[in-house]
Amino acid sequence: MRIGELAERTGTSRRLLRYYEEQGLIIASRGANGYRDYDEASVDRVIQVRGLLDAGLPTRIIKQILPCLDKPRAIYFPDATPEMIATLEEERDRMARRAECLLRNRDAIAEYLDAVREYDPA
Amino acid sequence: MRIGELAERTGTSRRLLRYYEEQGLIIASRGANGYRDYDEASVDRVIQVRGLLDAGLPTRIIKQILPCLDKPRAIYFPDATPEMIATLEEERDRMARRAECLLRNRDAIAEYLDAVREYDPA
DNA sequence: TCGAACCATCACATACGTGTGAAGGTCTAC
DNA sequence: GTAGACCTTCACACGTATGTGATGGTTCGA
Repeated sequence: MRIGELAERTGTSRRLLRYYEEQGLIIASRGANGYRDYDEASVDRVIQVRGLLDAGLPTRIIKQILPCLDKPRAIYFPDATPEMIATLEEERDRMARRAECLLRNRDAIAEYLDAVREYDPA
Repeated sequence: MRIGELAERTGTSRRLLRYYEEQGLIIASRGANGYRDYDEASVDRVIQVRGLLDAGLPTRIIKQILPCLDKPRAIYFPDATPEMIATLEEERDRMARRAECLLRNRDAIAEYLDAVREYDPA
């Protein structure tokens, strides 16, 4: 598909799709006319990238963890250098901490809302 | 305590502490000399703010949810307008989605790391 | 009393995700 | 063949969280 369709299906501006490509987060083949051509998997990929961006990860980190996210896993493990593994472990824990923080605060909000409702059931 | 101590205890630059105050995320009383004076609770507050910022929330939103985070709850519920409640509900769900996304991807990274270790146990 | 170590405000700079628009090429339908 | 809807690259701009430095006041110990 071309960039317009991908933009519409993912709720992402064309500008950003080009930006994500520039940052190495998505790849697109090119037609003879220079137009980008995306496959179906790009839709999920873009949505995933946006989710991670929204969760506070910078493109630099997202790019590093993307190889982990391909299913079915078709990775050439020799690429996995010790530094890369260390980075991934660190990022894995960092993401867990972030999620923890979010859930903790989400619970606090929920609790607050419950209290408000109890105070004024209307 | 003064800003230097708070900065050290929270791992945050003085510049950012002043910025957070400017954004209404923390409050500080002032001494006769104009110096900011923070209480003990500021330490936790700053750490919480940083966690939320790191999780992708903008200061604007953090400011809105802060009243939910005070324990013990000492809130004047009449302040809770319907719009504010709607905002909080939205943000609560948004945070849950973010956390979900993070955990899903964290699991993918963990799975990848397990696979790498299995491939090369050394 | 002097110097170091704080503090204050203010201004400018940077990185990053994102918007917007210009200038121009390509495709399709009439 | 022309109009409109796509696409391309490029450049400039913005908001937000941050860094850095200038300039000057306060506190405190030698």
